[in-house]
Amino acid sequence: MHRWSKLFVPTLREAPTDAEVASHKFLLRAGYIRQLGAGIYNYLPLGQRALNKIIGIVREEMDQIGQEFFLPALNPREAWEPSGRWSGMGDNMFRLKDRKGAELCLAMTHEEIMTEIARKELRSYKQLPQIWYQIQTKFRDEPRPKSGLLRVRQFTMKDSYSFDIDADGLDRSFELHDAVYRKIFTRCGLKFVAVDADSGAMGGSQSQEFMVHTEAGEDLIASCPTCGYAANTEKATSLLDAVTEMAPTGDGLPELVLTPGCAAISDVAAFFKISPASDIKCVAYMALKRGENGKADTWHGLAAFLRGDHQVNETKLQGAVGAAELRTMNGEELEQFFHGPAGFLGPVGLAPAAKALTSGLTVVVDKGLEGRSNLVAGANKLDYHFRSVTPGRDFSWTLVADIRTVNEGEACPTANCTGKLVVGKAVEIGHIFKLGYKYTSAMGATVLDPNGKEVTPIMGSYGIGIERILTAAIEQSHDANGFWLPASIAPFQVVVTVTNVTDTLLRETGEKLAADLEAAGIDVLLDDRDERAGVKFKDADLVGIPYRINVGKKVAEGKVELVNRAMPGAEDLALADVVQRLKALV
RNA sequence: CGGGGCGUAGCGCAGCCUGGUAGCGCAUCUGCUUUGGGAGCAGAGGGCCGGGGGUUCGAAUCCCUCCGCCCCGACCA
Repeated sequence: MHRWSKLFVPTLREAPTDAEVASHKFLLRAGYIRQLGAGIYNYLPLGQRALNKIIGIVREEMDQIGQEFFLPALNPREAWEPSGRWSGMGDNMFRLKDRKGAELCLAMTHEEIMTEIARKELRSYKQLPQIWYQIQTKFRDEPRPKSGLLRVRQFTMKDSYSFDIDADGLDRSFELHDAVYRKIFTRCGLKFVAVDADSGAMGGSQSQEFMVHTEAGEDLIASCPTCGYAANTEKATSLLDAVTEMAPTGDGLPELVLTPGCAAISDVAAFFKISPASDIKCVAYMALKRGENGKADTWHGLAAFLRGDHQVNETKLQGAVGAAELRTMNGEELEQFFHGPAGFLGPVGLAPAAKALTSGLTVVVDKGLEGRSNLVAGANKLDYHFRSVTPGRDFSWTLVADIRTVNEGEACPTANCTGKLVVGKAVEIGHIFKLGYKYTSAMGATVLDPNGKEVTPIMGSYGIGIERILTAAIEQSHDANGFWLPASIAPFQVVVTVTNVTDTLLRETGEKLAADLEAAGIDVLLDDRDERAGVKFKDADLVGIPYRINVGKKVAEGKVELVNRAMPGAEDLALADVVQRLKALV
């Protein structure tokens, strides 16, 4: 039996000032974790028990569709070369050398290793599909670890990889994961949503994230309460209301206007007495194009034009032009591409590149500017703007694309839906992703199809952040005194608090009750410490155990108290009914 | 990597400006009392004041430098 008096549970009355978000504070205060370095944590017994419960659920469900592997965290450079990610991962990968000077890394993920196994071992379409998974520590040298266990440099991830003979097979593997993920997160007691996500520079086709709404989250998701549409704002779209204000002036050709000091959108709008929606915003970037076939990477000028009241969405922009990386232009580059200063940049007079990221300036125009006329735009000249600028007539572009970030209150993009989008913060707990042929093709994995022809298997990749399930659960359920976890992932399901262990009757009643609960298969912790009742109650409220039995004075009447941590108050319960009642609850 | 902040006992902090024997609360240990919401009294232990260098008779305090940590941003298959 687990006794609090023997457990190592170093609770803190006060949280270290470093902790900002609720889950971080409580994980420290409840003695679940201790920090070793930036983004590196020790997991203490209570934390480890909770994580093991989560891992247990994940493993049980994943075994329904796949097979578990255990792969090295220490990977030789050669394993990461064929996919191009030895260099592609850049500074995010931890790298080291062995005594002979050979280069190694700590694995951030295992696409290469799994694909290498597939390449060597899979021969025939008859062996497909395969779903291979692992629950292991992964390493990422995050530029900025933060928020306790939310963004760290070493963490536990369930990763799985599917290999299918064709796209239909991949669809099935993807659907299997979608269904299993929903089961896992439901069993972990999380309120989650599945959202469309950007498939990123990895070149996948479909991507879905599982998110938990919380202020501590780093992602923004847009959702429609009416039809259920939900997407990461990196990907989300919306319908725009027509801009109804009068065209600024006339219908003539662009007219140069002196606008002293009007560098910000708000200045320009005020100067011309227009809404920012009728001004054209310009954001200037340098975009990195990865060199193919061993060619060197190259940087190209990139101008994004959109409505003054819109924000550029760099993920979408990057996707639209196929850039590996974006950074904003410096003054010298602005002069080179625009011949004008920041604050007065505009599209008139530019010579757009014929194709994205070729020589010259790539000009991308947001869809929100389509069909507009008589707008205001910078003149690429200090203290001057043009008015009466009409896209298409007065300037051209390399391409038109959706490159803006949606805002709360805009119309839902779903056909015939009249809902308005709401935008909220969320933390990503899982991601399922159709990878395609990137790795199998780069690494030369093939199998023979029924016609004896070599074909390249198609892959999917699917992750779950184990620690993030714990942190999301805490973010979801806490108050001033502590938190409570769902019984399925709590380190213990119930704590039996003996209010006074110097009272023989109470102590023996508690012992027997805890033994009975354990015999009934309930995960019980007996608080047998020689502490005052108040101390034990405070600790019990803090550490995340969902139910508590107070063994106190009422034992004389054959009664104890049942406390449901999620609710206020306590309920008297006959001693004889405790086991049955708790079995029903957990 | 840019901006900001912090590093003094296990935790939370004061002291630094204006240099002169390192303090407070909580926690810990001992004893007595107490025992249903972080008890009371009495006593005790615990510090390379983040590291290195410099100024000074003398540095937690002033100067230089390095390191670590937190927050905002950038970044985040």
